[in-house]
Amino acid sequence: MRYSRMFIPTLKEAPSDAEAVSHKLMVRAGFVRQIAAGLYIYLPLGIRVMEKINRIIREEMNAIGGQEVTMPVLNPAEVWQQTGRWDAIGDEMFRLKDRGGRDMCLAMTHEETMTWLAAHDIRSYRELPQIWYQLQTKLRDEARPKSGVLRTREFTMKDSYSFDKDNEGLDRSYELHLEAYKKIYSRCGIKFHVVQSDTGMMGGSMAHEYMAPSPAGEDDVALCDACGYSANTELALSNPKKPAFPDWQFEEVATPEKRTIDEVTRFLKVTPDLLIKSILVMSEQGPVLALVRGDQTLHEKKLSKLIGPHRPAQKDEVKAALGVPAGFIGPMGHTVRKIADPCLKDGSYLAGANKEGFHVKGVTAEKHFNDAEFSDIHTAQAGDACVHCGQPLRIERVIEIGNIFKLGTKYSAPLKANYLDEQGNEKPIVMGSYGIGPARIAAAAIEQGNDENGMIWPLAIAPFHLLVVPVNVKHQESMDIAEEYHTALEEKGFEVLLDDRDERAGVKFKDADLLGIPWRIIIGEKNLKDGLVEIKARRTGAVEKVKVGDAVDLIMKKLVMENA
RNA sequence: CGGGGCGUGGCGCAGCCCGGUAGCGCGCCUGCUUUGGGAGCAGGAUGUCGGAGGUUCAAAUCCUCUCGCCCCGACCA
Repeated sequence: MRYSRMFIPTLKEAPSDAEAVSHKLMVRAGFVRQIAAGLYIYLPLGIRVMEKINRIIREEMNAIGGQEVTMPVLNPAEVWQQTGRWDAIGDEMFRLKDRGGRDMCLAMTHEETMTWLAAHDIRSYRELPQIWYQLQTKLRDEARPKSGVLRTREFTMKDSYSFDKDNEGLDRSYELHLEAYKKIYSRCGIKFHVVQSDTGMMGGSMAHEYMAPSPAGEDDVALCDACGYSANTELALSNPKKPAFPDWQFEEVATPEKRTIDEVTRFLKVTPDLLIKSILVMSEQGPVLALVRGDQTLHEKKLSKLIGPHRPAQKDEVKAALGVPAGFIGPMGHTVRKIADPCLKDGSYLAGANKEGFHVKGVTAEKHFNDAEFSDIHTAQAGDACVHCGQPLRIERVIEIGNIFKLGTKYSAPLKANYLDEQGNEKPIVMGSYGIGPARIAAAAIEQGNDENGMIWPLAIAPFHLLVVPVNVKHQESMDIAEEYHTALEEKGFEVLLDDRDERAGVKFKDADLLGIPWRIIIGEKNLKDGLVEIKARRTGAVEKVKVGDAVDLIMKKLVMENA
C-alpha cells in the first residue's frame, strides 16, 4: 500500500477535548474521527486494526466450535417485554416506533434475539450444545460517553451465546470461552487479568471479566500475586490489617462539634482504624446503618447486594431514624437494621455515641452490636490481606475488555427456549453469554503501548507489519529499492506501507512514529553509498544497518519470529 | 441526572472583564530555495465568532434562552 494513496490525516496537535492517551493518539494518527458524543468514524488505518482483532476473535471462536450468525440491530419490543427488560432497562435503551406504531428498540445486547432463535429452532437434546456468535453493532444511550473509543454509544461487540442441556454442559461451554478469550487477548499482544466479577443485571451464577491494566480504565481489580486471587473490587474480599487495639475501657468521651472521622481522629489523637464509621442509608425497606472501619470505604455495590437499591440518608432522616444529628451516630442504642463489616468483629473501637457531642470508646461487636449482620461491605484496598493466603493485595486500574457469564435459564425460561431430553421431558436450555469489545482491545493496546512520539502496536494487530521509508523519493536508487522491498514483502504476504510521499525526512519520521507500525526500513542516500539500509524497531528504537540485498530476508525473519 | 469547564478559519488558541466591525501559530494553495527528525522566503485563500432573541448609534464582547462538546460524580444491559 502506498502512503500517498491512503487517507491518513495525521495531526500535530491532539484535539483539546481528548483526555485519554488512546483517544488523543487515535485522533492524531488518523485512525478515528468523532462526529458526536460517543459516536466515531473509523478511518482506513482504524479499520485495518479492527479487522485484525476481529479476525483473531473469529479464529478462536471457530476453534471452540462457535458458529457465526448475525442478529438484527433493530429489535421488536416483544422479545424484550417477554424477558422483562423492556421495563427493567431505562434510558440506556434507544427506543422508537415503526411506521405502524409498533414499539421497537435498538439492541444494546442480543440475549433476547439469540434466545428467540434457540426457542424457535432447537427442539431436541440431540441438537445441543450450540455456540453461536456474532460481531455486531450495539447501541446504548450512555449517560456519559467518554475516553474516546472506550465508552461509546455505538460499538461493535463480539457476543456469543452457549446453549446446553444442563449445568455440566454450561460448565464446559464456559470453560471453552474462558480459554478462548485468553488466547484472543494474548494473540492481540495486550496485558490482561482474568478476574471474578459481579453477575450484575445479566443474572446468572458465575462471571469473569477480562481486564487490561491501564490508567484510562473505569474499574479496579484486586490481585494477589502470591496465590493468584483476582477479583473486581465490586466483589473482591480482603482482610484489612488489624490495628494494635489499645486497652480501652468502655466510656463516653465528649467530642463537641467533631463529626467526621478526620475531625474525631485529630481531636482524640487516635488513628482512623480504631474508629467505626457509621453510615445511614435509606433502602426500600427503610433505614439501614452500615458499619465499616474508619480507614475503610463502604462499597455501595456490595451493600446493594444485601439491601437492594439505597441512597445516603439526608440529615433530617438521620435525626428521624436515630434521634441524633449526623456525625454522632453509632451502632448502639437503637433497633435500626445494622450491616457490619466482618473486620469489626475483633477489637474495641471508638464510635458515635448516638448522643450529640459524644463518642464512645471501647465499643466491641460482642457486647455492643451483636445484633448486626456481618457481611463484607468494605472496598478492598492495596495492602489488605488476601482472604485465601494472607499475602498483601494489589489494586490495579483496568479497562474491561471482555466478560463471560453463566446465565442459566434466565432468558430461556421466559422465552420458552426448551428442548426435549432423552426421556421426552421438556426442559429449558441452559445458557451462557460472552462478550468482547474489539475497540477496547485496540484502545487498551494503545494505552499499554505508546511513548511521547506516538503509538507502538503489537505486530498481530498493527495496521501494517512494516513501513518502508525512502528518505528522498526523488532519489531514483532509493525509490527503486523501496519499490523492490514493497513488492517482495507484499508477495510474501506481509502488509507493507510504502511512504512514497514527497515530504521531508522529518515529516516522514514523525508520522512513522505516530502511526506506530512495528518495523521500519529506512532507505537513505548516505547509507546507500555504503550499500546499506536501516531496519528500525518502533518499540525499542534500535537501529540495525544491513546490506541492501539482505534487508528482505532479515525483516522476514524478524516478522516471523515475532509472530510466533 | 448533579457539579464544573469550553464553543472564534481545517486543527490548536488569543481577543470578551473595560462594546467600536476579528487576530496568532500550525495546516492548506502558488512560486523559488531547501532535503536524515514536523524547513526558509515571498505571495494567497478560508470566519453568519455554536444558535435564537434582547440591550445599544454600534455586540465575538453585555443580558436572557437554547444547542453542542469535554471533565468529575451518579448510572452503566
